[in-house]
Amino acid sequence: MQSSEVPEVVVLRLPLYIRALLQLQREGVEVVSSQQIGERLHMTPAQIRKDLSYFGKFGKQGRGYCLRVLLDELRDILGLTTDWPACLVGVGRLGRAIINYTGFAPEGFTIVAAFDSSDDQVGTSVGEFTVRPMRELADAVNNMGVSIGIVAVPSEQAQTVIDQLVDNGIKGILNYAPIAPYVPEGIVVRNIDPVLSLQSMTFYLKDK
Amino acid sequence: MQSSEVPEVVVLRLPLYIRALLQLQREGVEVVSSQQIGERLHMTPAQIRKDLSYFGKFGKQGRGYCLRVLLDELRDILGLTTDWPACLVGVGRLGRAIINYTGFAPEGFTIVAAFDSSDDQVGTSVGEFTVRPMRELADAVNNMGVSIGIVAVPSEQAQTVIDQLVDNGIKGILNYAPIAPYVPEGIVVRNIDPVLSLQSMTFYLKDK
DNA sequence: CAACCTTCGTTACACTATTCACAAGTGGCG
DNA sequence: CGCCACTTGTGAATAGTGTAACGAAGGTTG
Repeated sequence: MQSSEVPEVVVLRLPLYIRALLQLQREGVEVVSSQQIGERLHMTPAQIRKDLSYFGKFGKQGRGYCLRVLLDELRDILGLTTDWPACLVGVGRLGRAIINYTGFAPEGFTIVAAFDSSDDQVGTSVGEFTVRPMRELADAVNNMGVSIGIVAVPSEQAQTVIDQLVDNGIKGILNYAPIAPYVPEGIVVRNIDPVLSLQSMTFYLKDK
Repeated sequence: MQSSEVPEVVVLRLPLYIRALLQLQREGVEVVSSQQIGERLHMTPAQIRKDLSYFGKFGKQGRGYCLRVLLDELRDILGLTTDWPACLVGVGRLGRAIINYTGFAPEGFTIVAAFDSSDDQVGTSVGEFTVRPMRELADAVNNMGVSIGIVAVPSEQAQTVIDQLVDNGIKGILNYAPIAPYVPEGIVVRNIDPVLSLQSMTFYLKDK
């Protein structure tokens, strides 16, 4: 169960399994096979079984997995049994859209504070938040239990902001800026970059 | 230069190289080595050279790459020398944010029409667009040269909408809905799913 | 112009990931 | 109770990716 022994690709797929299980659960399924999960996600059953085997044995031969148990196990493995308060940096157009996005909270990711590096924004109201200056970051980390930072600043400022987040004890960064950020060992970064997705898509669309 | 011979991972990295080159170009660099590109992106020079070798020989030994030439070549490989009009489906909160997002247009991805499957939305104004009904999709594809669809509808409707897009001749889909869509062979899908990113991140953040 | 430093393109290798295939176990049914 | 249909977990086979190493060539310098 050492993180270092589990390939990252496997960890990246676990949330997909949770998704599929939730969907099946809503349909009233109680016992589920790797085959069924695979169909939902367009993956081979073997891959799902192999992935799960990194963490233990959750199924019964001849039968499958008890959906509720597997779901709980996966949530436990991923650390999704508790909420994860997060802070947002950057309250421009994108930042505001992120604050208003209703998809995070139901999954336990709640934005609890909004920061901005520009003095113009500090003190203004965005949704239910009063925008705070970067120097108050430590407060969010120490007093609000924040360990995730969401970065929605222009690309020129992104690396600086990320450095500040890391210096203040943030451990995970969801980065919306179109850069390849540098972070020290032990900090987890996930980039959201729809433009990159489109730019690689066109390779397959051209000459058609 | 057969698409099928180039691994997809390689194609996914090409836009990163373009990014790095643009950044270096703004700094006045004219000749660039795989080493320099690698530093920007935190990748090994060997990987960059290997990736490029799938498409040809663009560099000079002992010297590096002429930045401008390499940039043009990469854009050409990815099909980024022309604009890619796209249509949006779903003008809820997320869809509106996407319409207002200023990051697409400078890269040649312009939203030229907005659709919605709900009758309530059809006919309303969103930004500069009048929301159109799904049945007019074919018009966008045939008369506006649209081959990319951006999906921003609730997850329950996403698969249906994607099917409709495909039926009407859309070849590439940027999907913001939290599902694993099914599409026929030859259709390219890219999923944007920040929740998945967060859910895999917490695996590394728990017990710290 | 020779020695030297640089960097590409490519081949060989090490590593990672996926799929296959099967023994072992489960439950149902005649 | 024995047989059959099913499905897990896993070791072995296959496929795919990334890195290292090196020959070949460009450019610079004394």
